[in-house]
Amino acid sequence: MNSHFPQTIREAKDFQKKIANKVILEDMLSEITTIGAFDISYKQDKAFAAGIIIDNATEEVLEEEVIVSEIQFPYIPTFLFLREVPSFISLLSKISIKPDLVLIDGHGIAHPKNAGSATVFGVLANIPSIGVAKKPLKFFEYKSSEVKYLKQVFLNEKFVGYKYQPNTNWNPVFISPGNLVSVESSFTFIQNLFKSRFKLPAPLHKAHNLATQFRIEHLT
DNA sequence: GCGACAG
DNA sequence: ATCTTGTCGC
Repeated sequence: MNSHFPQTIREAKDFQKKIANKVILEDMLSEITTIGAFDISYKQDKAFAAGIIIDNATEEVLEEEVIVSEIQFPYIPTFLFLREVPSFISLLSKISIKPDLVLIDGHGIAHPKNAGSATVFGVLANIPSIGVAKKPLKFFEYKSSEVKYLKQVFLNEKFVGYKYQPNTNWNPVFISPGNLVSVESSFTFIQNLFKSRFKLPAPLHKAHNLATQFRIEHLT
């Protein structure tokens, strides 16, 4: 972690602004061989973070890491990154494989300051990232696309991501670039990772399960 | 006091 | 996110 991660909301606002200015919404990856996914489960004052690396072709799990830490910030809407990103950075450093793309449970640029968790992480780690969230932020506006189950998400007149509902049995998910990925690719790169049996892309689903399992075992 | 927005 | 029983449905 670098030396000036924000410690107050005031600092966080300024930090998000700087992060947003560093985002690159262009595809900088030639081929997606490995995909990483990170998620966190909470219990009282502890955060149980899990990271997983998956082979994009075989879906094989190549590496797993977990890390427990003290919660440093309460959950405040639009400032989720304060709670989660430090753990993600730590996980990435513990993992030996550098993934081509990282999936984060939360928003990327689909955020009032264009700096959600996936974006802050992607910029700090300088790695391609995509945010996938289960709920929208209230500021979103939507425009239908040519595909029924896909709507474009707009924020301040800007196209920032997608609302995706492939299956009417599941609630929609909200996809947006974190960093080093175009808005269009934030969807196309991960479309094949949505399995009918899971609500989230398979790697994120696994990371979520790993974090939950880690939390439960830690309590024992 | 009002209003409410990822995890 | 977590706290939580039974119940509906594939």
